[in-house]
Amino acid sequence: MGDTTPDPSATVRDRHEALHAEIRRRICLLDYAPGQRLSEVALAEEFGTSRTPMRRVLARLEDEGLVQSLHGVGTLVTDADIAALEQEYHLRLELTELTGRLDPVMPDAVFLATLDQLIARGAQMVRDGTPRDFTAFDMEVFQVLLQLTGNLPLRDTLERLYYKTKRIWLTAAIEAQLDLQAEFRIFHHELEAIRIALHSGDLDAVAHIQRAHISMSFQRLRKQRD
Amino acid sequence: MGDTTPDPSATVRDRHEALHAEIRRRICLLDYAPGQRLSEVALAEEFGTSRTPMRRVLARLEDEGLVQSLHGVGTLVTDADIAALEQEYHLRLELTELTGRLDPVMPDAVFLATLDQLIARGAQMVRDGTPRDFTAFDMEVFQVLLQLTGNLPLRDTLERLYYKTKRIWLTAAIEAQLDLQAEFRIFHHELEAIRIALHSGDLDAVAHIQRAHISMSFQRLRKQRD
DNA sequence: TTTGATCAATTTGTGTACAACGTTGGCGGA
DNA sequence: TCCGCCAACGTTGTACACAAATTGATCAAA
Repeated sequence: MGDTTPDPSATVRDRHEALHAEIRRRICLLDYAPGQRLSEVALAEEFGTSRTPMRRVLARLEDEGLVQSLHGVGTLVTDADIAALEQEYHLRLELTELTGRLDPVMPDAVFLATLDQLIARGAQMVRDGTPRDFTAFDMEVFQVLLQLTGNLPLRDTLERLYYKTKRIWLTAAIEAQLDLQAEFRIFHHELEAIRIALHSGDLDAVAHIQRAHISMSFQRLRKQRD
Repeated sequence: MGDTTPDPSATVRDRHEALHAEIRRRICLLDYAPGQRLSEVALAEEFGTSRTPMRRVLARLEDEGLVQSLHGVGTLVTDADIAALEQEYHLRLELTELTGRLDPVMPDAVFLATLDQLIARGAQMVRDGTPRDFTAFDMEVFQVLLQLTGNLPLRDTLERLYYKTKRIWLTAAIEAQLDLQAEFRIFHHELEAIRIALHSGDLDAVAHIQRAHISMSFQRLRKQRD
């Protein structure tokens, strides 16, 4: 089978985090599309464990709103709910702006270098990247930029909102036949703008740039839908 | 034993929610003090179930940061972490302000009547309420006022933050020998102010009043600590 | 043909035995 | 007396068997 090697040295909590991150990633990349049914036993077998720890992971994903377990039916990847998506986007906007005001963390040289490398990879991706590559890249950038705030509950909340909105955005973008190539280019421009703001040490500007792009991205999606 | 009667008509999810709310309530009321060890088997027996559903509840509480399970040790009610508390308070301030801007829900007559009754009960509590009564009352008011925003993820986030900060506040307030009677009176004043703002339909004002009081409450606590 | 009930198959939820792990107290030796 | 070892105990984590619930197929009757 597609046995994922379990690391025996990892602690229980590490294994839980790894499983949670991996399945969340698959959901976000649409490997598990909205509405798809996940099998507890299949997942457990794939990761070389039993149902119990896997159920622990799925329960957490259910609390986060990414899946929904129904007795006798299965564990379903939650589907798009436009009304909920709009609320999540609005809240994400405001929280993103807050990252510039609540415990901002001034980036060090290593951080700036990491981001520069990311942006370079992004330029390449604009040319020959698939939607899946693009989303994976987007996730990576998000995780890096999240480090710019030292407020942990803010980080957690933003992370939850990000994963809950991103995959629905991708689904809707494909469905509405949004010009993904154009979206890539806009994202790359955003990163360039963020780099400039970062090098001048203006974290509030970084936050507002992100806020503006999240807002515009959602507007484009809504306009295309109508 | 202290068998809590299980409702056979309730669905699985209802039972889970009930258990979660009850244990969270006990933690917030300091029935389970920070550092205290909870027994899975004891809780399971008390609520007339087995360890499995109880572990599902405790896992959720752990994800919410209210307890921490350690293999071979026990499930401990998380203790106060002043640095984390400060971050949570700051975020709570901003999110509380947001309730006035994100999907505000104009209260109907029933809501206003409910609140008036609450305020009346609050006046009585100022005279002869124990700290435990006061906290229970505070929780009730919080849940009611939360209905003033229609933004569900905002509600959820605020709820998490509220329960995570409130119990630590109570612990610290007792420890720092804060004048709880004075705190009761101030809270009652806050409610009067909120009523006025509500009757004039100014939800943004309601949000700012709450924000101001949360901020001042934390300031008083910090000043008393030093 | 349609409709209805019934049954088998599949899935999640629960209970329980056992493994893994950390703590604590006692015991022995220096 | 003090230190270190270790064994017994209690707790959480895992695995698995079974219960509960839903779905879909199948078949008989209208």
